[in-house]
Amino acid sequence: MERFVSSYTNKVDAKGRVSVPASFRSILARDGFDGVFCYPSLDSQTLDAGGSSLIDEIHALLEGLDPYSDERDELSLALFGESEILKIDQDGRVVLPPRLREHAGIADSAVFVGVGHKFQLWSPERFEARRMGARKRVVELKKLLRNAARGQTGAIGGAGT
Amino acid sequence: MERFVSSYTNKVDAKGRVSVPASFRSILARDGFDGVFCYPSLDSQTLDAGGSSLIDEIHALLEGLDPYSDERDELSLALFGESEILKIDQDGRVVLPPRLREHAGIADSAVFVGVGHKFQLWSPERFEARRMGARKRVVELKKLLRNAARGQTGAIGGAGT
DNA sequence: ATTGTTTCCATTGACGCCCATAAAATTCCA
DNA sequence: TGGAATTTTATGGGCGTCAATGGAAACAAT
Repeated sequence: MERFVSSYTNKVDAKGRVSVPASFRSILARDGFDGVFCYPSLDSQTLDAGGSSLIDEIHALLEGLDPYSDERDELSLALFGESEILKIDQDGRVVLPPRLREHAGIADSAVFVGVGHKFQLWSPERFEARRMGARKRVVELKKLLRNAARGQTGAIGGAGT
Repeated sequence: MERFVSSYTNKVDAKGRVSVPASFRSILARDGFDGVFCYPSLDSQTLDAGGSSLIDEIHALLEGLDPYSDERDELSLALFGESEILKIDQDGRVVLPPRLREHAGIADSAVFVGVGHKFQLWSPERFEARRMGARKRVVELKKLLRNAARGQTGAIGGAGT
């Protein structure tokens, strides 16, 4: 499966339009999906986005929960209820609805960040803060990771210093 | 698996292009990947790079973590969000995006250093500094190795020089 | 009519693609 | 084995295409 990688900062114009990075678009297209599935992230002030495989994943997650349980009701409401399927116009842009923009604090520019199977939309300021925090924590987590990755060749611990 | 060895210093031109050493290219090609997966190293001011096997390795590492955990989210952000898939043009060059160049302090030339399953990109100055530091540490490590390898043939501590 | 939304067009700048040159390595042959 | 011929590499530059972005025009809704 093709993965979303790298990050791109694009402008949001007065109409709320923003260009989806071309490389992300081609992954979505290969996924057989002519749009962007998008919802407010549950645990950060960002938007999660992806194609049909992301929808399937969330669907599968909900399937795993007890039918008619409160947890399942709440979660499906939180995920599918708040989500949107954004149309990609012929210039490769989507319109971000106000609700989504507010959740992520996105004003006049947005950062598209690939995280493998999906991507996220951040406000530049919040992304920068999150990025720095993540790097710091990851360095702390390295020991943990070495154990988790034992038997592998060590992509992270590597030959560094 | 074929391994990246040796080091090469190549020029970075005005467009940010740099030739990937031919021997590295052929390894990548054998890996079935006509690009370079590249991200800022977590623990030094260098870039880590490799082919699809490196991507798979990182992906597998993330898969091994708790789904929906903060650790996993942060790690995928720090790894996939900051990495790039650099295309190799028909002359065997890649363009280094500003973000990556800044992290490694690479200006008008870059050192490609093979470290087995992956390779690294250094600024010449920083590489030299690290190399000197590494030599010092190696001398210290040799004592450790002598003890650990007592009774073996001593490929490292050996009777050399 | 006014507001909001979608389609279409135009500009600009980056990137991919191609060619040219020069140095280095390799092959080939005497 | 020496040296010439050929192939591979590294590097610089030019040019066309495409992506990102701003704005206008067509369309829909209230």
